[in-house]
Amino acid sequence: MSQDSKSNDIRPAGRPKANERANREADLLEAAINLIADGGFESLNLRQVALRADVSLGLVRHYFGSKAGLKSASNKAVQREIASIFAVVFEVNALESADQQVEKMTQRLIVEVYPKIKYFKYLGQLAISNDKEAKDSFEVYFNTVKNFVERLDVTQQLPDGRDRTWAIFQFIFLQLGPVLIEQQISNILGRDAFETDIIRARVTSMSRMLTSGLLSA
Amino acid sequence: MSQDSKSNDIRPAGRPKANERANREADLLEAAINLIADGGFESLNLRQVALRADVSLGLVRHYFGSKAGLKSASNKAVQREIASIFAVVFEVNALESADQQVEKMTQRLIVEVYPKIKYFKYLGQLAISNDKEAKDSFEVYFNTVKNFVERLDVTQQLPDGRDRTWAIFQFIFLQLGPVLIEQQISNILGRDAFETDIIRARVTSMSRMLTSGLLSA
DNA sequence: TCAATTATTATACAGCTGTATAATTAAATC
DNA sequence: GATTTAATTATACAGCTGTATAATAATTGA
Repeated sequence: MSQDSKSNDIRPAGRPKANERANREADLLEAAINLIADGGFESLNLRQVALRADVSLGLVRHYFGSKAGLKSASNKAVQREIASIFAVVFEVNALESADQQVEKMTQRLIVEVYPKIKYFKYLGQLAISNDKEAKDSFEVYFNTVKNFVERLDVTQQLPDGRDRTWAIFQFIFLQLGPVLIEQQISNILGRDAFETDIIRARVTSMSRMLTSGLLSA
Repeated sequence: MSQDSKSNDIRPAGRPKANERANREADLLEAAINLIADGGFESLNLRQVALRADVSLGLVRHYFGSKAGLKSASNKAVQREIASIFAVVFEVNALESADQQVEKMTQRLIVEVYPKIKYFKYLGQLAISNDKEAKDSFEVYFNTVKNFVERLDVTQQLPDGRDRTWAIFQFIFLQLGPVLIEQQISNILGRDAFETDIIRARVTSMSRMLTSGLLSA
């Protein structure tokens, strides 16, 4: 009946006994990250977070002080996750051609990123958000991609005269677009946009796009 | 002092005299479209809309019935605008090569679309929104792009074996990405992302991306 | 052992937001 | 010219949301 295995019995007020203790702070953080990843920052609702974490509203204040505090903590947690994912995905082997590097990068994307898709969705929400923290997080992301493109560059594969900054942004559009308009993609395909074979087709297509464009063979 | 030329003197209740009549319905609609384009649907606030249109809150109900009614009317107005823009931008001349068509299309984008950038921002908000109307609007947009790609196809320029659906989506990512993460782009460039020369650089870069990829020369 | 601290729920509250209704004034209609 | 209708502001209200405070129960530590 109930979709989750959450207990419906109300917990009494007061510190729980040692043997039935849980990490409610972590539960709250995870709930917040999931809700933000799916619904964005605007629609984040503390009562919903508490419900999803199966704790009372008051604990949000206890552990995070305020809504802003919870968002901050979520941002930091996600930034750590993203950094560790990209450390793997954007690894560059200077001996290979840019085409090969891109090919490898996209393969790693499929393997490494999509089990952790929620962090990518969250990154998308950061990208379309306007506050200071979102700006800082996005800058970190931008610089990571920039670094990747520049290291490709060292292999002398990127044509001169191409606008580097826009190349980086286009890469970002292709990465974040799918997580941002996930719902519409699923509607049009008639299937969940993040099923493995669909991701595979998309990332393969992206790789070709990067190496040879939409039109050329 | 006041950024707009809006009168600060309060209007009295009651129907205005014929000589001082205005189209308040249109004012409300325009205010709503602007606010949605900049802030999305989630943060749409009827009192803000009324303030921006320089009318009282009650008029929203009078003309549009409810918040949903106002959104609906905005959606319809924007869909009409977008359709008329795309009728021009996606015109195809079957005698030219796909490369040439894309080149022309991007030139038209610069000229036709960016004076009407707000409708594009609104389209972006529709794309990341989840309700039924947004879904329908996005489908219309998707089919317009699809139609363009298919007509390019008739000129026999698109390589076989390339996944058509993802090609369409990638085109969409490149079009909507910039309006969705406008703020971050402006932050990183240190300038407004929609100044003419910046748009020109971006669209040029997009055109090259479409015709020959990010890496090849 | 008993006071302080920690983990937890419960309740209260004030501000914002969409909606509903009333009041006001001018035009339109008959 | 009287009544209805249209355009407009004003006021009221209920529900939601973040925040604040109080209450409760267990652990920790002096």
